[in-house]
Amino acid sequence: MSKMQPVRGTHDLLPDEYRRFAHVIDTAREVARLYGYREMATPIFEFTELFARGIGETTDVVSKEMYTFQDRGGESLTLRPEYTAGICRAFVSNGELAQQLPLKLFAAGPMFRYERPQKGRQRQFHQIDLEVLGAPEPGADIEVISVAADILDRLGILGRCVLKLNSLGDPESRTAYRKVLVDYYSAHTARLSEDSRDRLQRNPLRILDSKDEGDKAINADAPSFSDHLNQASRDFFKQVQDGLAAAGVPFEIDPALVRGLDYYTHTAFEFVTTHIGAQGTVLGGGRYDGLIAELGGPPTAGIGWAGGIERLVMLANEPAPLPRPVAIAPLGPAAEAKALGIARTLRRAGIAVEQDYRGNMKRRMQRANKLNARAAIILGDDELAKGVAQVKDLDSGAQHEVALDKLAEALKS
RNA sequence: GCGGCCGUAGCUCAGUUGGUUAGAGCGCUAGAUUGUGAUUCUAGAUGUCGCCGGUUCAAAUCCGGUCGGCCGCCCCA
Repeated sequence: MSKMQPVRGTHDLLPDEYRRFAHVIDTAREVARLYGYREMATPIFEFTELFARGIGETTDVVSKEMYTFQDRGGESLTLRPEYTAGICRAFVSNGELAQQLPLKLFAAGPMFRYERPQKGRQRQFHQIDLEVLGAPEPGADIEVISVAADILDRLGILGRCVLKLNSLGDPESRTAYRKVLVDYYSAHTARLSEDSRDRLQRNPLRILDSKDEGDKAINADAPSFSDHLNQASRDFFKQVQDGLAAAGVPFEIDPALVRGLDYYTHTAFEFVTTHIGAQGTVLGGGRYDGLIAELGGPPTAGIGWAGGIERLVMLANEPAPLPRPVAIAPLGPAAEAKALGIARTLRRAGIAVEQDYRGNMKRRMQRANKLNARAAIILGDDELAKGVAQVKDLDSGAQHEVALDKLAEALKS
């Protein structure tokens, strides 16, 4: 670490990049607001047990990717690897929230996963997150997906994404299907890839979207989930599909879409793109009706999604340019003092004003240019005596005299 | 965790089969101007060649290790 590097898998968000980052969050926040979602935040670390119980002990996220440490009091804490568990915990911790159902929430913040870094996959990364608690109806699924589609649309990403949709069924369907699948693959275990043999133990549904050619051949004849959904699950999935069609959100059914976190039931979905390499999932989520009860809360349905901000930034259009400032260029101590007051008056009128801390005329004009100022206010002793300033339009080069008390008016817009 | 590619000024990159003071463009700084920027001209500075060690008379160049980035797998957002 001789040359001061950031920790592996972390990076600094410098001002130019941060603007694009904030643009994604601001856009998401605004769209969420239109749908009636309220923003909140939870701590970035929680008791380790929360994630172990909520996400599932055998998932990759919990078993090998968490930043877990003991604090000075001996508690085992973990930097959150995702947002949903923390939000559900907050729901259980704060009884008042149970009186506000359905609870529609938006959140954004950093997440931590110990993974091999790559573009679009950092150890500290950031997500926007949307959740609805206390709504078992398919209408919530439809709404939550619509919000996501609208956010992606505003960011200029929707056209380069495909929405993939699947149903994992209710717990009854899921366990039944899981058993059928395990039986099927167990009969072919000799021909399965090593990865998939492992998956057979931990999460057999995952074998369905294996990229291994041998596995794909076996998958071709694998029993399909849709044939094993019970009537209730089937009806639910149908309603979600019909609702999305009615809302005008295009989607594709992907029977191989399985999410890696244990808590999902019924609807699972992902917006994926082929434009940013292997880390193609830009936003994904699903329904988790059993999670809150699992955490010891009152049985409460839940559905939501998370979107990777870094991945969204790579695809999003540029944020609108900032309003250009005006630069004030005083010459001499008297003018410099006077400029302080003028600058403040203009700022209070809503005009962005840049005032250099030092420098002669040339330097101040150069700075004004670098700051992309639209105009310069030139204030020397001559102007001071007359109660005026020279206002120079930096695009046209035109310059004219303006009375000091008319400056705000002259520089409006 | 597995396999592979890469690491030279602030940025994008050159750098012959190891050979003397390591280069270009952009950017940066200063001057051409006494109260006027961006354009133009001139001059200047860029740097532990990621880091540590090894081979060699000699390493940016070859070898090993390490740190970091990237690609694929795994997994996920």
